[in-house]
Amino acid sequence: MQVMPNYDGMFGALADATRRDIVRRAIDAQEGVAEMASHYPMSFAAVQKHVAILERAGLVTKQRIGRRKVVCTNVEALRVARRLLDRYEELWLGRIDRMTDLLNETNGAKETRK
Amino acid sequence: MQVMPNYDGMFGALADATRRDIVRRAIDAQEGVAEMASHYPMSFAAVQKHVAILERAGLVTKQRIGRRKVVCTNVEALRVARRLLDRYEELWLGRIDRMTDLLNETNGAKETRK
DNA sequence: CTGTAATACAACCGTATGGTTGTATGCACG
DNA sequence: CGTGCATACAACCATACGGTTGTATTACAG
Repeated sequence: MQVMPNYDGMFGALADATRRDIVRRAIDAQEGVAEMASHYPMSFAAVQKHVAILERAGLVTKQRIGRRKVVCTNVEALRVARRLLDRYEELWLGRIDRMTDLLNETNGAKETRK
Repeated sequence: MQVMPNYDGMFGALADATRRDIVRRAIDAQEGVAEMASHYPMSFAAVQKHVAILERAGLVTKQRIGRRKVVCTNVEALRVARRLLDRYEELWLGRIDRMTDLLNETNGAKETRK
């Protein structure tokens, strides 16, 4: 059985501009928490909390390098979130199909194939 | 100039299981707020507030039908959110490319094409 | 035009969130 | 092995969130 992703945590973590920016930065920058913090108009501790929230949500990981801890975004987690939205869009497409089917039926449908 | 989507609102709205379920249901069900509410173990007013949050985020719209107001999810808004995650994944792919480029360079690269 | 079903809104409560400052830990470097 | 940088954590504050109940608005049905 598959484990349910923590969607609440993921989307909640993404619901803040600073955290989205951290995710974006951590995709390719190799920055420690302090370097990250220097980009934002708030205290070091505040940024640290944001990183912690992203970490709990599984969107980033921290990796010790020297005396720093480098923040790395976890692309797989991003994909998990994206796939949920994909599924909603698929449901939407399915809805269209069902509407079409209904039209065909009430239309004296020849065939309902595919 | 293009308008910045309200990502805070969108992801915040998606950060709750009840609201995600409302979004899912409203994709193809034609339910009023009261019918929606009947699916969840909470008061009508609570569900109404969830719908309002989704509405403010642009993820659903309400449409009067008779004396009810039917909840409809706005797939375009879902796509907007999904595309942001897509862009993050693209950045990630770009990162891979840049790493490869770097390898090629330090490798005595013949050419760095495409 | 009145009654009532469906929706909206306001006030309230407990808890979580986003920020602050201050203090404690961990680890590299001299 | 001690000094100091980078990180972590605790306490605190204001405000937002998720839920409740109660009251007001709306508009179809009779």
